Amino acid sequence: MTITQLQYVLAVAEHKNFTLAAEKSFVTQPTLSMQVQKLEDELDVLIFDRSKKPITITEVGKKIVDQAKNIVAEAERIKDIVDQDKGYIGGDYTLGIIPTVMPTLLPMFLNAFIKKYPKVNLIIKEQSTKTMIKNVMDGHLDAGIAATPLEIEFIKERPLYYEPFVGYVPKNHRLASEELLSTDHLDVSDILLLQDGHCFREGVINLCKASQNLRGEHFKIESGSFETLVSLADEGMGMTLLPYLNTLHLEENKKINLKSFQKPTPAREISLIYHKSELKIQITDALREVISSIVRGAIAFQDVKIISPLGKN
Amino acid sequence: MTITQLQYVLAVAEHKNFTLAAEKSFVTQPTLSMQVQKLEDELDVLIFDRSKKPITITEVGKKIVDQAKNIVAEAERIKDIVDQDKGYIGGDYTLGIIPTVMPTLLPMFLNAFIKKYPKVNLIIKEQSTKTMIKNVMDGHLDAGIAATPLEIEFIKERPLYYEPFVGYVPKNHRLASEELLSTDHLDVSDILLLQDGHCFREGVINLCKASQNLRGEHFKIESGSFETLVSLADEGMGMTLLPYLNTLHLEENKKINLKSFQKPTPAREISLIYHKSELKIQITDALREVISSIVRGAIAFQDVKIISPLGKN
DNA sequence: TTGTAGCTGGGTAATAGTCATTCAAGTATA
DNA sequence: TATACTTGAATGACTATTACCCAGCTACAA
Repeated sequence: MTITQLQYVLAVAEHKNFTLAAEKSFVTQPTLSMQVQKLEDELDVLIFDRSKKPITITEVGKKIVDQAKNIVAEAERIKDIVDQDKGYIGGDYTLGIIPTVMPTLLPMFLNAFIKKYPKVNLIIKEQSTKTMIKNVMDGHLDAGIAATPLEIEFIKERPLYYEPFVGYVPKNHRLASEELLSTDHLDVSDILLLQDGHCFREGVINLCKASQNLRGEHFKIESGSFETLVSLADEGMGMTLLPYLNTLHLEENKKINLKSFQKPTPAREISLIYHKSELKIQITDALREVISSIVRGAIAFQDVKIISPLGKN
Repeated sequence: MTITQLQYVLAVAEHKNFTLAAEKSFVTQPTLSMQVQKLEDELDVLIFDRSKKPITITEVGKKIVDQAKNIVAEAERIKDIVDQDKGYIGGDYTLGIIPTVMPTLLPMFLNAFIKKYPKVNLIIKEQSTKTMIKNVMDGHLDAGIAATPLEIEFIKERPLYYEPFVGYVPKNHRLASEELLSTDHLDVSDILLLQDGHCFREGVINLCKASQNLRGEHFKIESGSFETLVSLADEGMGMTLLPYLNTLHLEENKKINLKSFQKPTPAREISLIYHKSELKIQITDALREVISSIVRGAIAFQDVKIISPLGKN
């Protein structure tokens, strides 16, 4: 049994296809086939059922694949140990970011990070919290930036910052005269929401639920960008809520429509999430340090109340 | 990096000697040297400092060795998974037993076990609890039978049976007239003890301590076997304590000197101990099942009070 | 000096890899 | 229903690599 064989097995398990798995492993299909077979011979079990299409994994196979994941991850860790010892921070690092954070946060820290750690090859992927969790679990992402708390087994959360919710209330709205917003004012049927799948949407809904103002779910209009929501609000379609960082880039004539909440300000917790096994932890720590230090300047810490990003499902 | 290379590194780390490590790994010394070097080259660190004699492990080396142990153990587990799936119970299994249990317990279960699981190659080693713990930790023993509770991190304890202490009180002893012994009667200066290193000795001392009858530590005579202790007692050198199973094989004319304790009977807990990683767990479970079922017939469960086997150190 | 212990060099056998081909199963076409 | 067509894994022949052995060298301590 070799680590290579285990890696091949993992590739096949992932892609359910020998040819594709071979490509991803940068070898030819016969090579990969042979090695998988050799492992199966050595253990004297069938890991894959090749008679079905697409191929399936046998019962033992599943256990073996799980264990193989362990072993391969632990083996990778050795390189980590050496890197850490040398104080070397470099190599590929894949980071997921949720859509509502991406456009505001990324420009803030990206430059500083690649300047400070030029040997790290950052690969950034925008994706939903759900996909991100899956990818962190199976190692396709080294870390992710998402709204927390998620409290998922095998995943660690390290808060980066707390981002207050800010109301965007156009002139003619019933709340336009209020000085500060209160969650009691909110009515979910009146708030323009992001599309399904965005966790900020869930956050807003949870916020409204908290004040029991949920009057049936006849949300009228939904969009994928805050820009659209603001425009719709200006058109008199209702109010909307924005994460604080998204309010910084608004045009001056729109900023006057912004309203803060009374304290404790409802806020979302944005965290770096990564697998408990702490692979590439030195890069993760470096990243956390850079982001925290930068955001510290942008958001004054105050009396906040964290709103959960989780939906009913 | 291959699993073989890691195994070689572990062998060198253990024996602090390339030649010996090579022998134990069933390869020649140059072969092993080369593979270790290759790994060092790949990781670009020195794992061993060959300039010192005996060779030492570098700082990074220690971390690498620890991680290598993980990886190799996890890799072995794969075979375990397969065996478990097939319901196959076989292969080498190394078991440690403490000296005071060995001669009585081993003959009771050995035959039954090898008959029931003929494919398991049992390798039994008599050793002190201290050595046993070390060996279970580093994988040289698959399990051990010892007096518990030990409560050691990374080691699991599964009790097999509770073995009462029985007094051996010769005719002219001050306690000879008592019907049942009480811990209050005991005086450690009057009790013949096993040599240092036996955990049963510690158990007896703890038992006496419990009744605060420790009048200074002027133990006169110490021996390595219960047989000697009994003979010495017959010679009027004092009384002694035996584990229940050791009383079964006494000659009839000596059995009349045996005295039980009042309930709750002081007893030692004998457990199967093994590493938390649960390697070869199916064999361990099989062993536990066989021993428990056999001992159940020999020792009637009663109202017992467990005496700790641990000394001051 | 001798013994101990690791490294080096040359040769061999095992094996991980390649390419080209074959085989099996499903799918479309006549 | 038979026929070709496509997809995806297995097989065979060959090559490159490498893990291994043996013999000998070197460094060092007793």
